[in-house]
Amino acid sequence: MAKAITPRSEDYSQWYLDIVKRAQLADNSAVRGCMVIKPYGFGIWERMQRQLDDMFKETGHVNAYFPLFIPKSFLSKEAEHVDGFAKECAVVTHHRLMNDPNGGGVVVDPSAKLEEELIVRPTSETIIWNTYRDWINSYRDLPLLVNQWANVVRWELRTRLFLRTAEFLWQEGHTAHATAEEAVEETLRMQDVYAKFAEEYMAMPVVKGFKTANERFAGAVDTYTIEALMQDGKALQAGTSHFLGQNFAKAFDVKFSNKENREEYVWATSWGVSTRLMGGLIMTHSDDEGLIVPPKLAPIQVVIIPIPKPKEALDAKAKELMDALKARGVRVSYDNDDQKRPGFKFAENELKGIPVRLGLGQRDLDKGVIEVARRDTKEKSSVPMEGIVDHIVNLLDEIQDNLFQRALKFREEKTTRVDTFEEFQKVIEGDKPGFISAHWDGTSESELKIKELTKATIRCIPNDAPEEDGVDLISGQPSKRRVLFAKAY
RNA sequence: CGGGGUGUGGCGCAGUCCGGUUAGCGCACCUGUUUUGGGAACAGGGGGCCGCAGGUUCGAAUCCUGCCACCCCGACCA
Repeated sequence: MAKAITPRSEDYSQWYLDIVKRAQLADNSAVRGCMVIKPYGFGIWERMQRQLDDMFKETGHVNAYFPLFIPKSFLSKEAEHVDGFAKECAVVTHHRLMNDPNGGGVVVDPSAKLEEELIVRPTSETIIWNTYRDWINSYRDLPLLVNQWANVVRWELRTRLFLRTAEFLWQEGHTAHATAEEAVEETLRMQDVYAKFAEEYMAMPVVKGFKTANERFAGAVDTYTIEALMQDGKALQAGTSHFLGQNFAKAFDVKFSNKENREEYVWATSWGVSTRLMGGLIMTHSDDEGLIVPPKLAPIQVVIIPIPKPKEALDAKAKELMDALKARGVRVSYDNDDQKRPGFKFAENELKGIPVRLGLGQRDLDKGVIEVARRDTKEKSSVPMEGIVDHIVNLLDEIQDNLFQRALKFREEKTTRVDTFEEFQKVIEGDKPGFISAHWDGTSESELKIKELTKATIRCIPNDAPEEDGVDLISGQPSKRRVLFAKAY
């Protein structure tokens, strides 16, 4: 009898950790801040990767791979960029080990010091733009639309599985364009791709917006973001897309000849999502019974559990059903391990968030039905075998949609418009924390003051924020539109 | 990186204050039997450098020093 998961109401952080561990998504490792992603967790990530990769290809991008190591000097070529990342870089200083002459095991060989130290990439703009200098000569070489799937390292002091780890997996797109307009268009296009992925595949509603100067990527002119709201009322930055202007082109001297044969600096973008999305997925849908995975990302969408005794008859029926489901593209598995009892399997499958469970026993065979249990609502029903495949295919769509609608409703309930700082504080400290839509005068001072007083930050200025006259909560200065505040992960 | 906490079979814990035979319990695991429609029952069995490294002592899971990891809170960041 395994113990239950810590309820969210009791300890949200512990609940999150319990889900990650009990659903076998990931473990801590022997290396500080680095996680082991386990097969089931990686299976979900693989499905995310596959879908995103398809979407990148559809929008004209190609994959490539750049080195893990970056010469230290590259990082300092773009002033803001180095400011942003210098504090959290792993540095390679030597290239050889030796046996300790004093018998203390293996030690760094002091004679193998690198002339120029190497940084383990925290992101790849510098090495990529250093390469692009060689790839780009003419406007005919543009646009250059490249993505890479990679791991990066940011030496985080406080880590949480998936949400913030010292090493994480991600994709980073790096594009080069002839004009600012084209680059901005690309930045917005990829923000749309991310939003579509989040909403249609992860069933996680997001707000598309752009960042204030304080929250902007180091080296970007503008950072666009998709922001999601987690069940505890904290916001999660789920993906970013940056318009880099000519900052990196100038730093790395990447120029092209335009149609008039005049040299110009190239315009750039970069965009990325990471294994952090796994954290968002967990905290958007899961409940006190365990993980809930939307059908489109579930490695296993349907599990069939036999209620044993006349084993052969059940096996045959299950096999038939599996074949029929597979033929319709459903990912189905048959859990016929007779060492475990059905009740145990029910609980395990709920823990892992498998969207649909089918229970098949002699009683069902006799009546020509099967028990269908959906993970999202925990409803169970007895459904005729006839037409069962259509029923399940439709049910998977329904679950996908229900998860999104449920999360959307939650976000709407937790989004509050306020017009005074007193209201703001009441919401952020009350029982309904979440997004707060409020006026802001556009100054860093007001933004930082709110952060200091409430810990909430401006998550984004929504792309579609309508023009509306108002006044800043802190300064009383005029404001033209509302922005979204929240406490954030 | 600062404050607090925790490290004992795979997992969860007791034992540590006050040092003293073979380090204990629940779950999991192995064997067998009976079971099987919401985490099975009984019987028998295996498994431990007590986080790591030093030190004190006749004797250390227990006391001392250093280190490592994880969790919570804070500052910083995706």
